[in-house]
Amino acid sequence: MGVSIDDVAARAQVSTATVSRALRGLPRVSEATRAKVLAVAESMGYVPSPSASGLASGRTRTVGVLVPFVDRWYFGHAIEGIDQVLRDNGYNLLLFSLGGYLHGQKRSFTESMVRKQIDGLLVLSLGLSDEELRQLHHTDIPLMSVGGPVEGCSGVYIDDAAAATMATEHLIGLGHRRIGYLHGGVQDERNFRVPALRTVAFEETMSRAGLELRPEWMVAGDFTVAEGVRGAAKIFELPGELPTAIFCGSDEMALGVIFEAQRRGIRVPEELSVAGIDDHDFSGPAGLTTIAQKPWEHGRAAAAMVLGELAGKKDSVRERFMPFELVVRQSTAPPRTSVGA
Amino acid sequence: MGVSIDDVAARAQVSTATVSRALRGLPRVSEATRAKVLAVAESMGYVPSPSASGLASGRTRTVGVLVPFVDRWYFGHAIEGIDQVLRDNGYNLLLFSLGGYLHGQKRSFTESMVRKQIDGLLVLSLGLSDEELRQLHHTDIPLMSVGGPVEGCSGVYIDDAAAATMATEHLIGLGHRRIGYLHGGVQDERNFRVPALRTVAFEETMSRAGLELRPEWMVAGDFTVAEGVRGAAKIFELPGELPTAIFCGSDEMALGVIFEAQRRGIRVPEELSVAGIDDHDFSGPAGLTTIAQKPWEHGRAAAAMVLGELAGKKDSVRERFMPFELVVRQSTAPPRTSVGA
DNA sequence: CTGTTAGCGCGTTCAC
DNA sequence: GTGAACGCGCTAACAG
Repeated sequence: MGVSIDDVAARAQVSTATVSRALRGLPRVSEATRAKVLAVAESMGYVPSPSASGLASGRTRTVGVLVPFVDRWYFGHAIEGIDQVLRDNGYNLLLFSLGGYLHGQKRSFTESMVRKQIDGLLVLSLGLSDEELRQLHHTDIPLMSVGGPVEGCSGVYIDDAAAATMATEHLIGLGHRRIGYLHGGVQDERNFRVPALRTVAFEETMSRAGLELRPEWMVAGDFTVAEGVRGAAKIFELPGELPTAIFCGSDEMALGVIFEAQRRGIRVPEELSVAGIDDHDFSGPAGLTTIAQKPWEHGRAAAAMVLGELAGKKDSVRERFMPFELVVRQSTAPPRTSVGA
Repeated sequence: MGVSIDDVAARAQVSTATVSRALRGLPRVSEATRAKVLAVAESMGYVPSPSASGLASGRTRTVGVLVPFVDRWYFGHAIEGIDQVLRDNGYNLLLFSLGGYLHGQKRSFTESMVRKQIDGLLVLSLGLSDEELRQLHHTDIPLMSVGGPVEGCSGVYIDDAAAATMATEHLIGLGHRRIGYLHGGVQDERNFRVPALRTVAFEETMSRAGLELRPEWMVAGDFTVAEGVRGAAKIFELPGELPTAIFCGSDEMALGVIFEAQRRGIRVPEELSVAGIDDHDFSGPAGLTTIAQKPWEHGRAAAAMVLGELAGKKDSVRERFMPFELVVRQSTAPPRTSVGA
């Protein structure tokens, strides 16, 4: 069924080795023969077998992408960026989704899945266990994290502490003193430190400004809209005075807060300012103030680095902070000058 | 570096053939030897080489997934579902994203990418050209579409016409007579017929109810929030009376309409009812009335079918309509009884 | 510049 | 129930 390299060789009246060189653009082939081989291969509809060349060369021209979810804003966009540069360089993308941050056992991917199957691995916002890291490093394939730091390997991401600090300071700068916080990280995420980085930054910035951290105004979520709604409801139902602003660890949660506020007739930003991190596709249309980051650029950068490493350039893979910026829209404003109190 | 099947064979004092059978659970191996082989393989950390077994067997245990985008609601969720069943069955998922519905040239994937690389292919909401279909069918690998019909091959999706009809009738049933429509399909999507199916259904339902189709109230978008905002603005800026309801081809667009309405102080649903299709993650929190569909179930079903086909069950791959349902929330209500007019 | 020759690691008849 | 041997299609030295 499939026409092989030998068929092409026979028809072009050259050896298989020559066909191989010609097709791969290697030197040591005269332009005449190369042209001829190309023509014959084309006419015969020849397509090389990845399995065969993989076996022979030891390289699969495929890089793996390990993600906790594919159906979430950050990951979908990051994958898109990765796919672009991979495809542009003739590499394939093998996707491994965990379908959620799993706990314990089911994560035995490393040893069996990675092996001999991919030339490099991109780990998206996933904390790997020490054991998993050990296995991965043991296989000597280039490894990079995207979206957050992973102990022991380079990565591409924003400075989450700085980003959270910037958002918090924006709120404080507007005059807010009673600020709530919806953070991610409610579940087992292993060594994935992004949620913690943002939380610590928020707390430190508040302290530095001499503002009080009210535990009941700091609620955990999982970065989704649904959790934003839940978290907001939890805070809104508290007795006593409400915060005048809420900072959220993700735009999805921030949008959830806005939806819930609307439902309860709490006006944003007049009565409540809301800020997030991401610049989700919905944020512009919804008028959400946020710290913008570009996951697709993270993906492109990371993919380019592993490809560089695979191409032989040593130390292509290294830590890299990506840019982020405060985008002020309509969800934040100075607090109403409290009249009654 | 890698321990091969021969190493295991030597250590277990059996032949490579026996190791192969034992590891793959084939018959003709005594339980004693099987246990021994398994133990040895385990202790040596043996992992079979996909390239080698692929070359030898002609099967790669990998299925390809072709998508226009990975960073859009429907696709992300569908991929998640596909990944689940693939992984549960020991198959890999090779992702091919077009990064948008491309026009013409750059879509020469079929011939070169698919070949010898995957055992089956899932095409997500993508119209293939006749040439592409021809090539794909020529390779004899199982092929299925997900999310919309593709001429010449089976698929898994909802009855889009029925869904659009249901939404339109919901609006009409509430008493609306001036209904606008934001549809997808502004770009070149080849033979991908979903946008057209929904549009025709809307038009027919309106006509059947004796309602007028106002061309200026039917604007095209690309299924995104941003386009929803744009489309809504276009309609809102029209001179004369506004529609009392707008039906959107996707929830993202519907949410965009709601955002834009809010910005202009147009109250939803009092002054404007809005309905969509999808049941996007944001729809519940935002209170959007919609026709709900479950893309992850589509993905699971489609993946199961190609796997069935690969497992030898003939005709596993066939047309399949998935369920959908009207979910009424707070974005739709009867129109205000027009006082002035 | 080009051809020859080994494997790469595993599946798969066949004999035994 | 088990083993020997060949071949999958291609790359990678070496020769020439």
